[in-house]
Amino acid sequence: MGISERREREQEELRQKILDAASELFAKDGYANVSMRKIAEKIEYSPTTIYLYFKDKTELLNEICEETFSKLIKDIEKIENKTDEPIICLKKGMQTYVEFGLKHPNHYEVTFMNPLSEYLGAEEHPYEGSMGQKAFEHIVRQVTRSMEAGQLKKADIATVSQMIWALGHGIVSLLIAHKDFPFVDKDILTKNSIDTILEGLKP
Amino acid sequence: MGISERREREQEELRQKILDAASELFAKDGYANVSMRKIAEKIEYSPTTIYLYFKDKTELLNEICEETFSKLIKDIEKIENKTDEPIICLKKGMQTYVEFGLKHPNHYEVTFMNPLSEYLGAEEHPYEGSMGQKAFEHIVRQVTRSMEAGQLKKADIATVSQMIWALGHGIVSLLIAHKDFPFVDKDILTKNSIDTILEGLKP
DNA sequence: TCTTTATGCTTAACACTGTTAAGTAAAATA
DNA sequence: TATTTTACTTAACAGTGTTAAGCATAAAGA
Repeated sequence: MGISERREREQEELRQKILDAASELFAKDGYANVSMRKIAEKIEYSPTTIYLYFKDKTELLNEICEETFSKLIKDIEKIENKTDEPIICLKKGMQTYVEFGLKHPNHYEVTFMNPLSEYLGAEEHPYEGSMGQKAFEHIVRQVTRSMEAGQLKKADIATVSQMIWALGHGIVSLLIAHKDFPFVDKDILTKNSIDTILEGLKP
Repeated sequence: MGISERREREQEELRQKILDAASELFAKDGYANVSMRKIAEKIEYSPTTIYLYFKDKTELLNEICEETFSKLIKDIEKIENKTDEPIICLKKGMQTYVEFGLKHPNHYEVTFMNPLSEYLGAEEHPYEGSMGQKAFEHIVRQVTRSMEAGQLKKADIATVSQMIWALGHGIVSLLIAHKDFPFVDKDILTKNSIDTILEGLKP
């Protein structure tokens, strides 16, 4: 029977419509300035309809962020496939990470800058399987390869990976959060930072 | 006449009472979970009374954060006075920064992790004169001295300072925001990060 | 075809939030 | 003692996320 299939299709369409409307508002105004009522108005449904498709506001915007960050992972994987030397790959990966974060500041904020786990409970949006984890695993892989190739000195992989992530995250989040601060050119800051930390990690 | 002086004193007392109540709630529950009504209830005044002493919620909590971070600056200045070698001073300063941030996660969040400037308008809480600026200026000074002493290679001071800040901030904000992430020991991560970036900046 | 059940959405409401305008009792001044 | 000023409160506005209850319409069963 094609009826239930049609209904399923219609449901999926509305679900996507909600995601699209929310995504647009969210990218423009940020998490705090997007309300369920505004999303509802945009799609011309009542606010409560959204709750038939998403558990709550957090789940809705979290899904948007996950989708966005899956694009970052694709970008990084492209680099991985194109680049031979792992340390070059690591450099380019970091540069991509920073650029991506600055291009999607609201998504970055929700995914990486908010202590959501505190309020949400880690069970509902676990680190395991998230796009954040996948992105980090790429750092780990490139660090491992760089060490194996003798391009980085041998050290604890987790520590080195987290250190590199902290630097990249620090640049992105500072630039996002302090728009009035007199930062030097972001590309120069990024490039110098990456070069410096890798210099410090040389064999 | 002592009357107006007594009144001034009483005003100052209530103002401080508001600050203390807000500070306690804020340190415990974070910005989002502190409401004007809760603060009011704690001090046994009506919510609107707070607005006679503070322009709005942001100004109130911002004042608390500024006060807290002035303590960090004092700590850093102590180190500066005790330590001769500028690069050691820089190291200890960074370690202090990270420890301080982790000790006051909610204050750190409001001061450094929120893109408040976007919504508040930079005019009302300008970077100029803020505790954030003062803390950063200490980094700049130590970087300058380290370069002059030949302990760091000569490079653009602003770039190097911002790079160091980004790393410190990255560590603090990641640890605060991702409580469920399997970080390596925070002291090890901090120490290694500082050592590595300074290694990369050697002459 | 007619009745019943289920689906999909809406209206109304709750319990909050920050914030403002208007009002009130007490204190200080004249 | 009458007036003005001060310090505070009550009531309300406009908004938030979210839930419970209701209501048409579409599907399914008799």
